[in-house]
Amino acid sequence: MTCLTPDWFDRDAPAVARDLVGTVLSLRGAGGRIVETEAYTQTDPASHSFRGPGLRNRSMFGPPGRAYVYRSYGIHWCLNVVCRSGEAVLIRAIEPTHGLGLMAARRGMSAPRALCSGPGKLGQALGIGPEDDGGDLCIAAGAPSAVIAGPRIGITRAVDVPWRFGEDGSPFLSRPFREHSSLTAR
DNA sequence: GCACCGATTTGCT
DNA sequence: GCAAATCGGTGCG
Repeated sequence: MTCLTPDWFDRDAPAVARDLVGTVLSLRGAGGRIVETEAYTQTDPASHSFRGPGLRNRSMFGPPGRAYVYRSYGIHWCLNVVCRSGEAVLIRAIEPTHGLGLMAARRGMSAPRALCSGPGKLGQALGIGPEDDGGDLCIAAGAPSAVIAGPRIGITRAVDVPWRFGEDGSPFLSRPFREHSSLTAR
C-alpha cells in the first residue's frame, strides 16, 4: 500500500477535495474509501483559517498531507487533510472497507452505513483525537469514480460555494446530494 | 470577563 | 422536526 506523497496535497483545497473522492484512507488498522469531502481555503469566510493562524488551527498552516483535527460542538473530533498553506479538506464520509469490527466497537453499532457517514461519526470510528492533530496520514490512490459537487453542509457563511464533493450514488454519504448539482468526471 | 455560537450527532416528540 | 450535549474561539464591553 503506497501512500500519496505530500506533494500531491500541496495544491488548492477544492482540487484536492475533488481528487480525494475514491482514494483509500487507513489509520491504525481501520479505514475505507473516501466518498465525501469538503474544501476550505484561507480566503473562505467559512474556514477556520480565515482569521489567520492560531492555537487551534496551526496545523492548517503546516506541511501538506498531514492531519488537522478540531473539536466540533465540544463533542466530536473531525479530521481534515492539510493542502497548501492555510487550506484543508474535511473528510466527511468513508465507505468502510477494513477494520469493520474495530470501528463498530468504537461506534457502539454495527450497521456499515452508519459507521462513517459524517465527520463526527468518522472521527469516532477511526479513534481520532487531539493527539492526531498535525500527524501523518496514509491515503492511497483508489479506483476512479464519478464525482458530484454541491454546497457545503452545516455552515452559516459562504453557503452557496459548491465545495462539497462526493461519489455519485454512494450509499455511504452523510447526506444525499441534490439532484444534478453539478457533475465532475475524472 | 462574559455571553454567544458552531465544518455535529442523537434521541425524543 | 426540534432540542440537548459540551467547550474553545470570537466579539464586545
